[in-house]
Amino acid sequence: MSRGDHTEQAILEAAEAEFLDKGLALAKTAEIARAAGVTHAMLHYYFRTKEKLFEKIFEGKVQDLARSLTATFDETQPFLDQVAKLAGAHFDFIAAQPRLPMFVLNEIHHNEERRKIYLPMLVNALRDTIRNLGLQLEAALKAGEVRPVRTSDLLFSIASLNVMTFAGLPIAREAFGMDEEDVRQFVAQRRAENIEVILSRLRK
Amino acid sequence: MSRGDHTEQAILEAAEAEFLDKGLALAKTAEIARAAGVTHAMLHYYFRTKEKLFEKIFEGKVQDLARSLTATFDETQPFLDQVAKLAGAHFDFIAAQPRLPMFVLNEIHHNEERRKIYLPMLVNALRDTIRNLGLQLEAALKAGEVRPVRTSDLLFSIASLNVMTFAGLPIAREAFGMDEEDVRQFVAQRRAENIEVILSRLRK
DNA sequence: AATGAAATTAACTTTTTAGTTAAACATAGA
DNA sequence: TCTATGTTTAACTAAAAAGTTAATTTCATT
Repeated sequence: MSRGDHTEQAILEAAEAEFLDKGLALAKTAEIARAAGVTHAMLHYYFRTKEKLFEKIFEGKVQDLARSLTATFDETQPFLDQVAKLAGAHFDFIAAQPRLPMFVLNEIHHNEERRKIYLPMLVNALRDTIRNLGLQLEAALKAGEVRPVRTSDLLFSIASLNVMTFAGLPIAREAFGMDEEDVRQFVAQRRAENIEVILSRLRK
Repeated sequence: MSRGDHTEQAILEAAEAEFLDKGLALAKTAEIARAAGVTHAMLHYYFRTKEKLFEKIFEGKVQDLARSLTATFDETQPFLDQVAKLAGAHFDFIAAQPRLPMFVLNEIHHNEERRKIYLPMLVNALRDTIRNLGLQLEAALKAGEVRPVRTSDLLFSIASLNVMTFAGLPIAREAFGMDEEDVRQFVAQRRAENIEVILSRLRK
């Protein structure tokens, strides 16, 4: 491990924070370097350009987002429990990276080339989950356990509720003067509510 | 009406489209001017700075968003019908300006001063609606028409489902190769589904 | 200790974009 | 028609941020 590894790592970490918070356009290489404790020439030494550094971060984030949309199922459990677990797991995933979905959505929207490269990843992850969830749903339907609903709608609703919980959180926090504890409570409350909303839609 | 009015209007319209699509940071004054069919010096002649032009647009958009969160109630109707109407109206509002919520959310997030100025508008609109919706909900609860739920959660879920329907639409469109008709169908489908999700949560 | 590659710095250049200015033009009203 | 005012243009400047370079330092290896 050469001494430069530490610098490179520091830049990557500072860049991740800066890009996730501000996006590519508003992030400044000088500010990333400052946060990493190095001169901004180092950033170019290790990553050549702001765009190349961004891609390094962004690729990982797209994979994270794709993973958040990937679910595994335990077919021995009741379907509603499976869905509750899926929705809860997705919520926790986003909770751990609250800015992730909007960040990826925004950057992909603002750059056609990135769309071409990274959309397929997300679409593939999505397709897998829809297929698997669809199989379980079909079985539950035949067993008369749930009301009919499109699989894609079910998944879309879960994602919508969970993502939006965090998309506006920093703003809600300021708007209502919430402290750390308020936020924790709000998030816990929304987690339970989102799951309840989804289960209500399925219950007969 | 002086001849400059047309120029000013053309710039405003081009700016609105550009800002909503790209955000303040990525929007270029030269590109706005080009789209408006004038030189970019004209933009500064009429609006002084990019920021001042942006504020002109942004203020209106925040008001639009606040209005989208404002609901009136017809107390003679069954509560579930009122909620369905509210959710549907909100959906249609966002459908007419699909980029509006994310645009305002993003810009407010990236600028502290704007947060200070514009958040109270949104918070006020929200408070009014929560209060009114809360009164109706309480009555419906006493009448045994619905299951208990926090008013703020109910409203938050409606907004989440409706906003996310459009936040990812341009991307979903490209990802799944949807044409105009596919999009129309998807939107109509989501409108019905979002309302059904909300009503399911309320029904006993 | 000498060497050389990797790492770091400070100062520089380039590029992009916002913003300015002075001169030309248009037009309504005296 | 003359003039004053508002409008438009082309060419400019200013500022900010990305990116480069050459000189210097560090440090592992011989």
